[in-house]
Amino acid sequence: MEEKEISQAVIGRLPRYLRYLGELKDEGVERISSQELSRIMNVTASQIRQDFNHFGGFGQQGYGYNVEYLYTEIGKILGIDQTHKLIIVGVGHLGQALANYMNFERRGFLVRGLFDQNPEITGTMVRGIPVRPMEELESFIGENDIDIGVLTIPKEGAIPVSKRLVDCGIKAIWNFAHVDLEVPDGVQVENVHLSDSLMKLSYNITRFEKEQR
Amino acid sequence: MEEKEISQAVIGRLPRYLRYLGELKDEGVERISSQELSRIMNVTASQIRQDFNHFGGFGQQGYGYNVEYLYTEIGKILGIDQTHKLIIVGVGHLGQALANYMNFERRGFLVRGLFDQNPEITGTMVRGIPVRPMEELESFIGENDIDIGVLTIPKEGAIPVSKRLVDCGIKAIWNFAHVDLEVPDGVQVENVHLSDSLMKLSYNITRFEKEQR
DNA sequence: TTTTTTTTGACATATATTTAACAAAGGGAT
DNA sequence: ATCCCTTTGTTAAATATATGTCAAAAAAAA
Repeated sequence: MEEKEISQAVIGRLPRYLRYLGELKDEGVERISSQELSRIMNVTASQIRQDFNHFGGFGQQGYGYNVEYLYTEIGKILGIDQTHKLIIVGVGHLGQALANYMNFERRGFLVRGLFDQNPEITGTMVRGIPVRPMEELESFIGENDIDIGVLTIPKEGAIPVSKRLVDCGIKAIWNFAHVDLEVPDGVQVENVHLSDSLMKLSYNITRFEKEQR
Repeated sequence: MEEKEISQAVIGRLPRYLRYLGELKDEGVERISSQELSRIMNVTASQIRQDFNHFGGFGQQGYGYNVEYLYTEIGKILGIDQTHKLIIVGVGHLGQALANYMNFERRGFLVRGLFDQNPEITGTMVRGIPVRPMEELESFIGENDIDIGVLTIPKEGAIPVSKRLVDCGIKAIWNFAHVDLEVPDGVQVENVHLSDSLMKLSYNITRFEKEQR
């Protein structure tokens, strides 16, 4: 079905489609046209049709798209029809926030292990999951078939830990540390650089104020 | 100096430039050419020159760019030469994580107030800042000249709270709730949709595995 | 000094992304 | 059944973004 390379621009929009389709589904809406969805989501109908068409004909002329079917298919494309096992490295506030965020579990992202360097934290429990010392990282990943490593540690430790994760054969790293990781091809990295995001906000505040003057 | 509209694509790259320039500055590097920076940052030299040039000639032919000057100027463009006062609405794990993240303070983002609905949390302190009840939101913003509201509450409450923030004349909202906010023109919104980010990661894992086969 | 080398800024080209337009498919009404 | 209306999938055009090239400016070397 899907053959040609899909641009990251399109992929980046899929989760938002999924969210709106999920809401429509919950409201009991059976079908929707690109035009109506475009009105709800504030994007062009043309873009919606083009995006959906990358993955094969989900729609039907004169009818529109079946909400449930479309929801399922986009979920499959995003790979959330399968479960992903993850560990969180760095059980500070952010690590704990993520460990406690149940919505990930609903999407099939299962928190299987927590790791921290600090001996005062190791041994404690977070949402029923014990915090393990860093020494156990390699053995735990090997024994528990972990796909994703979540890095919520300060930037200083991020690169060495990412190397350890890569050496264990981890498939992906969700990186909250404020550095760029270097990983071999085939290991996926998704960065969440919160301060970058905040600076963009700051830029837009300043820009708007300048425009006013 | 800066007149024409700068694309968000360029703006999105500025924080990363700032990060690398800051590191170079700390290492005592005085000047750098687009070519060398391109090697370090893994982008084309052409893009770097084009980006920097949007904001006026920072560089000098035959010499390159002065690291310190460039760092300062990009900081100014991003508006981090000024301080921003912010409040965090929703003192769950994520709200606390952000409240405790000192690096924002170093960039001039000052956490001035914390708010929560839950009476068990209000009255407690987080990093020396008292958690206030939601009823005090309007008066606090008015009296403390708050620029940015950080929304770290579940999606259900996000839209009504965003309306209250907008009515108080807030300039910007940093939105961690998993909904799209509707705000009037002139109020800046920056979304951090963590589950979207995780789904992109999931897509790339799946895509790579399909490619291998 | 003069020459050579480096390196920017600008422009031209290539690529990517978004939007517009429309024929053809199919639903729904008569 | 037939016609009309809706709506897709697709192709074309427009826009945006990224890359390549090079003259000219300035530094460094001779």
